[in-house]
Amino acid sequence: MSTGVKHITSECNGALNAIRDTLYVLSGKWKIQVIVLLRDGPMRFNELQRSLVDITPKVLSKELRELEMNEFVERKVFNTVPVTVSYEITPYAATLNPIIDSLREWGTQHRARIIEHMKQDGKQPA
Amino acid sequence: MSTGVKHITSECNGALNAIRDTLYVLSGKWKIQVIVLLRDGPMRFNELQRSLVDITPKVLSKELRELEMNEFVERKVFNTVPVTVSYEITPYAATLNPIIDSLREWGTQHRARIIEHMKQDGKQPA
DNA sequence: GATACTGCTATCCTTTGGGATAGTAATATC
DNA sequence: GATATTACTATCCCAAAGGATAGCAGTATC
Repeated sequence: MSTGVKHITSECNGALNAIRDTLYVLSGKWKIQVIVLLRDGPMRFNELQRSLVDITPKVLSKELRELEMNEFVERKVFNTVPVTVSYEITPYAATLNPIIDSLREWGTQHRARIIEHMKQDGKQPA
Repeated sequence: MSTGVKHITSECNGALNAIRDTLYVLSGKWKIQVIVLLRDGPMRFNELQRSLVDITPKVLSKELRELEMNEFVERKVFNTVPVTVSYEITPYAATLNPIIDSLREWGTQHRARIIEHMKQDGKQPA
């Protein structure tokens, strides 16, 4: 108790660990974006690739595999010719909705706030 | 309308953009952790460094500068000897609480779920 | 005069994320 | 037989994130 670290209680550390866990499974530039897209319905590989404009197949493939491992996405192969593969979100992915919604809401108000700031700066030149 | 991209409406794109904005300002391994720590009260530089066990001063310094730029953290210098510097969160940082709370809650239930899965796997060996 | 404390900065190096390009199997179409 | 399609994989490469180590200014203490 002599280190100056006073309020790092177990409660605070538990929160930090839980947050780290969440950020770990959602890591990377694309996972949340894929989930948001799939919330509107299943999509095929090339469809996802076209929607996520700058993603390369290698990266998309890796993200989808990781999403599958975490039970956020289910991969379904159809025996058509040529083969088609469909990706859809699982019910478990819906548990991420509070996170996704809070991220979206905050981003929306943050952008509005920045635009407001810019307007005011414009009105008051040096 | 001939690309197979059907449900990428403006609403979906707006959501993606807002989410990208949020992830951008919270990017990196440490920013959310710093904010969580500071929610319990102001801390000094070395105090933060000791709490975030593996952070180096260079990285902590960079994170704090970026948090300051986004008005999440206020830096206060005290003319003591040797000089002390205190970091505290701003009211604007409190707007991140829904995000932080949803991340914490999800991480908590996810960990519980994984432990539950491991128990069940243990009960049913091949 | 050596050491310790604060709050950093500077330099170097490694790891990771992720982009670019090309190629594959199987079939269908021109 | 060349080309297109789907859903990828393989290889290479680059930039950014972030870790390791050292140092600095100013004062106080031993």
